[in-house]
Amino acid sequence: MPRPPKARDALLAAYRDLLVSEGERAATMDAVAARAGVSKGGLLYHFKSKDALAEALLDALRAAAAEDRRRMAEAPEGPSKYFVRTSVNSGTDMDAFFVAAVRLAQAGHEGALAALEELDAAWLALIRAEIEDPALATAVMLMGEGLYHYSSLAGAWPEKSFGTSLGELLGVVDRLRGV
Amino acid sequence: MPRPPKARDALLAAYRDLLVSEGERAATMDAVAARAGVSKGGLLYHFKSKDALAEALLDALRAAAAEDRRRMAEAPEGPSKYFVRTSVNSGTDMDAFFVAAVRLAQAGHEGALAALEELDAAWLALIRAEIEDPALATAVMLMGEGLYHYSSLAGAWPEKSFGTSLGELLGVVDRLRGV
DNA sequence: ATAACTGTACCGGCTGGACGGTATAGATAC
DNA sequence: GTATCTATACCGTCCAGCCGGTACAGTTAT
Repeated sequence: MPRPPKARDALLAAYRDLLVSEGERAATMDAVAARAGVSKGGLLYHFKSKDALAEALLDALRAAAAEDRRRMAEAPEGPSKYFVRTSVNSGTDMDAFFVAAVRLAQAGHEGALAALEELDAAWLALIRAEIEDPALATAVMLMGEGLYHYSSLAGAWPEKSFGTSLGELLGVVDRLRGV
Repeated sequence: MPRPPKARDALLAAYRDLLVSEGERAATMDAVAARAGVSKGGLLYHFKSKDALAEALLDALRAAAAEDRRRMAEAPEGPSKYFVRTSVNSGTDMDAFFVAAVRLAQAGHEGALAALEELDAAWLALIRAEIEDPALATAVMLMGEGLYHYSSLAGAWPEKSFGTSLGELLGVVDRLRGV
């Protein structure tokens, strides 16, 4: 048996992290290989083009998101609070892959746009299962999106500049559910 | 009197529109000049570097945002509903400049990040003037950010995929105000 | 008045470097 | 004996920034 490929995962993670922390422009082939500690030849061995790298990243996002949806559906606090709570960038794989895909989408990558729309539709469906009123469900969804937007820009939830803790925001979700 | 520079405005608008519709990567000096119908040399005459172009764009954003805040503070419907209503990309100068700045921030431009944080703080302050509860105010703010996030990706508010109209969302804001 | 000069607005070609991708020769683990 | 890499050289393209030049409006000296 040939030895298992460990460079592939390292390359994907390096690409993802570069997208998140430095932006699409800085995520060059050379930079990805260097960050992963892999030679450029090694990169091209696993991913024949830069777009192949992007496609693999979107596949990983879809897999991580499917896993996350299972947890969301079974969360004791309910899907809505789970969604809002995990919308602040908490450092999970999902978070990083999601933000990376946003970077790609903003750079004009059509596949990334489609993948993100898929994800949003699935999330909204889970929230609707708990909150029947469509407008309220959408409002909760948008709160989560806003949090993602924020932490994808600043790197974290800037609690101090808002003066509102995540816990208090979850309280708002409760109030919305009860309205 | 020297003849007035008309290329400068055209260049800024071209840069902004390219950032919004094609992404940061596509907004090259050549592309900006071509879109504005100006030569490369003409561009460099008005903006000595690409970063100077970005700085000018952020200045224009701040100006447009200050103007928008005046309207927001005086809106008969109240600042909160005004904010949410105008968070869907409606094609104003503010919207375009804002989305352009988001693109820059996501590409790692520090000045853009600072400008956006400034804007958000000012918006939140206006919302707080109407909605005293900090958590509720933040929730409204995040709804608006989520909408911006959405329309900056997809280009418009995807009402059909959400199944919720903007009017219904404004209804949620009313309910939040009354809670 | 008009020639000479000045500053602003703009043109378009060029260069050096970075980037995506190719190619190839070999090393290492299983 | 092959899948998984390393190392390095190379090519064509694209891009940011630079530079010499043009056009023209207004100013100054004569």
